[in-house]
Amino acid sequence: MPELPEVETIARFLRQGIADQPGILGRKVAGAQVLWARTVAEPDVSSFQERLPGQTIQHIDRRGKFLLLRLSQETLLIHLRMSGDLIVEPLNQALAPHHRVTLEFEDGWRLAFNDARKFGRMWLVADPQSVLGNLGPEPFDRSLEGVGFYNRVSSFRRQLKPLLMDQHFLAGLGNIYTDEALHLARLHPLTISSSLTLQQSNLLLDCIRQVLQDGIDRHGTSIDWVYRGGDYQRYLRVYQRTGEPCLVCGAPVERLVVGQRGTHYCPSCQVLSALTS
DNA sequence: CACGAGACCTGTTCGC
DNA sequence: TGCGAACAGGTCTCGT
Repeated sequence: MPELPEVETIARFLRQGIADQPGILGRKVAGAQVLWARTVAEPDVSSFQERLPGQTIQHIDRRGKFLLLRLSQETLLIHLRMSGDLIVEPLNQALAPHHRVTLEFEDGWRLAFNDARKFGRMWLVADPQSVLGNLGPEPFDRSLEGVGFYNRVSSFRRQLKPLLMDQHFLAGLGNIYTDEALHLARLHPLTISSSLTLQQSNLLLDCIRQVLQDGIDRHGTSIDWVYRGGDYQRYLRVYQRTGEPCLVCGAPVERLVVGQRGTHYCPSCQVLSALTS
C-alpha cells in the first residue's frame, strides 16, 4: 500500500487521528518494544530503546515515501516498504502477530509498526538528511515546472517505467501510480526518457500530479489484506486490470514485466513507436 | 550508464 | 482437496 498518497494519508491520520485512533502529536514516549530487530536500521536496538523515552512527538512530515516523526531531540524516520502499516491502539490491547516495533506513550496509547513481510525500516537519527540522502524532488515541487522536469527526464536514456520508480529521480511514485500516470499520459512504459518532447514531459508531470492528488483525495489505494480505508482502487485505470477493457478505448489491458515489476498498460492508447524505444 | 538477477520476507491466489 | 508456483504496494547490491 505505501506509495506517496498512502504515506501522506497515514501522516495526516497520525496528526489528526481517524475513527477510533487518536492522533499522536504531543504524546511523550515512555518506552519502545522491538519485536523484530532488523526493523530498526539505526541505531542499534539498545540505543534505540534508551534514547526514545522522554521524547515528545512535535511534528509529523512526509518526504517521498518516508514518514518523519520529529521528536524533541531527534527524528524517527519510517519507511513502510511493501507491507508496513502504523496503528494507534490502547496499550492494554494484545500485540497483533505482525507488530515489529511499538512506541509506548505515557498516556495509555501506543504506536505500532505492523509489517508482515518485514521489509519496513526505521531510523532514529539527529539529522534526517543522513537517511534521505539524495532523494529526488517531490512531484509537486514547483522547480519541476517549465523546463525543470523536461531537463531531468531528458538527461537520462532510460525506460520511463523504471526511471519514474527510481526514488533518486523522483520521490514518491511506486508501481501503482507509475502505471496509472503513464496511461493517463498515453505513454508506453518502455518509452526512452530522452526521447520525450517538452510538451510530452510536461504532460507526464501533470498526469503524475493528477494521479497522486486523486490518490490522496481518495485516501490511498487499498488492495488485499493491507487496508487503510482508502478507495482509490475503485478508480484504477490499468493497474491489476490485465485483460479488462481500457476505460478509454476498450482494448484489453496488457501486462508485461519491466524491471521485475508487473506493468499494466493499454496497447492501443500507449503505443511504443520505433523512434522512442 | 543502464539493465537484469538475486536478496530480504510472509501471505494469498492461481493452476494442475 | 492438496501442493508448488507465481505474485504482491519497495529497495539494495552485484554482475554484465
